[in-house]
Amino acid sequence: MTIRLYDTATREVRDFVPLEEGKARVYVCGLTVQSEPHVGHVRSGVNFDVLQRWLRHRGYDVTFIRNVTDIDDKILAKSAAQGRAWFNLAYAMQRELTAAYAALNVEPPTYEPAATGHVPEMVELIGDLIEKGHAYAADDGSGDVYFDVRSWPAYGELTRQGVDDMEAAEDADPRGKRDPRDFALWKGWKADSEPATAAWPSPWGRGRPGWHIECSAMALKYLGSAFDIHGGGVDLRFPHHENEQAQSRAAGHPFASYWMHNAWITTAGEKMSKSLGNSLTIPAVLQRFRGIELRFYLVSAHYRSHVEFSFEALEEAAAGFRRIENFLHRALEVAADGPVDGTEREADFLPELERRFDEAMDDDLGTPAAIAVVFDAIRHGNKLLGEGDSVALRDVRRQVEAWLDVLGLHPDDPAWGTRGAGDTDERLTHVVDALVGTLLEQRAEARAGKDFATADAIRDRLKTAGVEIEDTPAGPKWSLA
RNA sequence: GGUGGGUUGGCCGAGAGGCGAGGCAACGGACUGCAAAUCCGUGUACACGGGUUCAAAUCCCGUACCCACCUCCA
Repeated sequence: MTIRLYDTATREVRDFVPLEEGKARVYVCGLTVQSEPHVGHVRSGVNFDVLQRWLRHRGYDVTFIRNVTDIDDKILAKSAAQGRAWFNLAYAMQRELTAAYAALNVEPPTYEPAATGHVPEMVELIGDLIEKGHAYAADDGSGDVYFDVRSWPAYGELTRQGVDDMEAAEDADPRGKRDPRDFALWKGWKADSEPATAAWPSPWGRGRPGWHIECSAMALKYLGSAFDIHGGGVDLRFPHHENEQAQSRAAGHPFASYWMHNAWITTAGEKMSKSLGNSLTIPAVLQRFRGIELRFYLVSAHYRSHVEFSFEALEEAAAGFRRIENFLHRALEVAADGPVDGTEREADFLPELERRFDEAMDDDLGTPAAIAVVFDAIRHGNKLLGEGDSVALRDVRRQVEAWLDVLGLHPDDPAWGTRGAGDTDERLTHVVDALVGTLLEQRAEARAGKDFATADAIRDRLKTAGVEIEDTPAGPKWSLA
């Protein structure tokens, strides 16, 4: 079985053949840490986390690098506007981002390099490009260095665009460029408007890196001259990825074999970055939904499909996810690990479901189809539940748990954490359990005497208090509404 | 102007020539004192107009609308 992935460069789903057998080297463009992360930002994190997990599941030794861009025009502009140091803003936002990823159970990458920590590598790479005749220092005294687009005939290959067909940016400052499409590798320090802390020494004078060069430098450093997969959001295809590829290849590196791009999340038909200030930041969404529910919502859609975000859709997804959790809880109660005292029947439908799940995931990470398989298994499992403990039920439960694990959606994954509740929470549960237990005894007496009015009144009162009662074959159960 | 993508039932969201993915909601049935949960069942969905084919949501041509990128962007 091979994993097949959609490669943006060739615009087709291709068998994944790593450069080195059994290893997968992946680079994903992380974020520019300039504002609080919103739902759109973390989609990329979640999507590529699924890729990472699936590759591992399939036995690959994965090296996964996801960078952080911690210096750029926007960071400088925003920090100046907020009256704080740029490095303070970047660091604060990076911490927010890390918290957001953690809240969504996005596994940390192998390493998370920051642009500011790799200036020497970038300077070296720019030097190579100048030497090879693909870059030049502007002669306007700005200290800028540009990539010479005309010197690289393959320019535009990733996004299939001809240089001459490109619209030159109207707002771009031509400065010392030979061609308006040339892009900055190095930006000279503007001593009058930029902080001295945002400038590093280089052969072309003090300055800071251009946006694209950092990813080339860091990918080459940690993954090598050639590596397997390069990922990011669709918007990065051009110019960012096109430029990354051009400058890396022009410097003599084969660079990435596969390019993967996740689609957008919009709200009200608009890109999130444009539309909303703060209602869709991760902390804001997490006040209304659990991280696991948000992750389920994101994973339910294919990574290359556009998603129109709405809280209604998120609520629906959460309702669906609770069906999964319900099954797991009940299955664990009925069929905990240990000797089976029920039937020894095997779950004969499982192999077929397993096959379908693997096939779905192998086919360009088909998470929607994979989740459909999980629901199919749960329907079977629920039927088994009605029959009590059995080998089959345990098999289904374990399989569902394994699937959820690989999707990063296992409710019991310690990564979801108790978020500070801990002890107090547990003690409160005991208290409530005892109090509710007393009322349930009264209700049981009333029911035994066919006094349903009293029984229902007790249930209603509990419900008003936020406790829901459910009668099961094993007796009444309570849960928080 | 160039490049890429989209339009699927009440809603979300898969699929990519034949067999109704899945979820949410709704309705009917089973179970229940009633609920809840669960199971069983219920839907003539593929933007529009042509065409190809024994067969089209899927392929081709055209039309409409939407979105993204073209040097700030997940």
